[in-house]
Amino acid sequence: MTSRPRLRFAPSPTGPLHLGGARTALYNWAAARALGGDFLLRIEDTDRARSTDESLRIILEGLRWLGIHWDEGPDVGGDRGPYLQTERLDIYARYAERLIAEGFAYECFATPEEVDEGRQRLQAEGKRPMYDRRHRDLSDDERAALRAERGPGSLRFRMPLDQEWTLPDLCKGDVRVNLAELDDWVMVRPDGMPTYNFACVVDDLEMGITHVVRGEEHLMNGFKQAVMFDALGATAPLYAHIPLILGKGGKKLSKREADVNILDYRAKGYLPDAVFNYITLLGWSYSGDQDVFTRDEMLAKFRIDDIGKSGSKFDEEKLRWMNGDYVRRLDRAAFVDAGRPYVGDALPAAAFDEQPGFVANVFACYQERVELLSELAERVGWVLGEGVELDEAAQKNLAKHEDAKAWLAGYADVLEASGLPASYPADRAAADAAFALPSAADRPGPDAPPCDGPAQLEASARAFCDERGIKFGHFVHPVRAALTGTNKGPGLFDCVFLLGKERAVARLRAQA
RNA sequence: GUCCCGUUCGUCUAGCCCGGCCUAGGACACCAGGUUUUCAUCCUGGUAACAGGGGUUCGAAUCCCCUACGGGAUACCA
Repeated sequence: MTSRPRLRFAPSPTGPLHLGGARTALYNWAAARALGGDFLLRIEDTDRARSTDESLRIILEGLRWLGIHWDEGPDVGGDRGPYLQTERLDIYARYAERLIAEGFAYECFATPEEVDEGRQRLQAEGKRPMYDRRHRDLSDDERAALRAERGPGSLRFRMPLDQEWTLPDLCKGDVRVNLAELDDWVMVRPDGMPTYNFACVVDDLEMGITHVVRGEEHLMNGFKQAVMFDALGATAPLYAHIPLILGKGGKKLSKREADVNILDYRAKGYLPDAVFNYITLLGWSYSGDQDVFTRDEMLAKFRIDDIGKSGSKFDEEKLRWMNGDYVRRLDRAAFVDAGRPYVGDALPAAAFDEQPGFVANVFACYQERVELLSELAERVGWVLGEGVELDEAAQKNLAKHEDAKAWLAGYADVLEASGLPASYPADRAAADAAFALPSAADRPGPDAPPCDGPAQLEASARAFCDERGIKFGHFVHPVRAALTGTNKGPGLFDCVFLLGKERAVARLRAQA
């Protein structure tokens, strides 16, 4: 048992990668990395009717977005491929033959109706409804006759009858079941296509899988698979059947409560690291008092058997908070890069390339004000454009003091005479380089400023107020309203600075 | 119905394996203050939980049993 740890994520491409699948992949990946082993991706596409290339594409993209990388898989290859089950049919056929020859599998010719009828009879007797094993002990002659009459049957696994089996589960502990409770399950369909349990065992064996983390809906499959490993004279991997992710009501996640596709979170403005961190926490904890951690920190502590035993509910509010936290920690350049795809028309693409300093200053003012990157688009819009429309709160602030309009007119004159930098798209490179927003009182300005910065602007505004006997606290609100159209946002003089002289003066006069 | 798993603040959880350090800790949310020209950030404080019942023990969130509730499985789906 000194074999190298090998784990896998084995999605079936019948839909997008959802939250639960992403978490399963994440735990397998983390365990592989923490154990210093390999992580591979295998595609379980034996359900041909429901598998699509599009789903496969989306799943891979979702995993990549989360930063989960695999060492072997359908796209990157590897020594134990192919990694698509439909390309491994000959391997399954070989195993099927062997299992038949050794008496572990038998052909069953029962029609679906017959199987169902047997199930109902069992249920009526108060027993577990399952295949009634009617063709389990047919003689060779009987089998030949049925095959001649009905064509090829399905291949079933001959489960040991009336035998207790203990499955050591890394998450749940030892689970004990009488194998008589389990079906003689179908391994191969009449058309030759293997079913999940069979292909899974063959692949886990052939690919040298040592640990399997998967949803607890597979717990009973764990028994079926372990028994087959035993029949093959092999040791089953260590299983960890982890609880499902639930919705608010404790039921399965509904589409209302969570997005079905992990990539929808990207579209909504979440950072992959935040989503990664959050879903890791759904069933595992880093420590008693820290829930934000890096991947390296996680890998240093991650252990499969520390995954919780009870189901957890998805709470997007906490995810949002965590995303805000990650956004705030980004350095300025990373924040601009991350946010760029989300600003839409609020800032022209040219601005990013031609006046990165200006864009960085605009972004910087919002870094601690957004939780989702997608909020950027509407928040930042006021910085450019000919004018702004005042929202309700802004209109109120403007109307609060009867002298407000006079203040705006007067202040417009002050700004016009000031050393305020020009409005974008004029070249503001020197100004934006000199003053890194958001401005802070405890940060001194440059020694030889090329223009007025927020601090000078504030000083001149205060002087203007003193001169006219205006309370500064009263002055600030109508000015903000006229300039930005809202009553919230970055520091007022950061706003003035970003707006630049022409735009600031024009907006003040428009409301005066 | 049958089999299996689970149950600590509203939510995610720490503690449980190896009983006493638990007057049960942290985080989100919420409430109240503070900082601030607004908003946000940030800081301080607060509300709030061991599902219920029996044991075992000097002592139980921690061990055992029962009940209730929740979830999963019961497919030629994975």
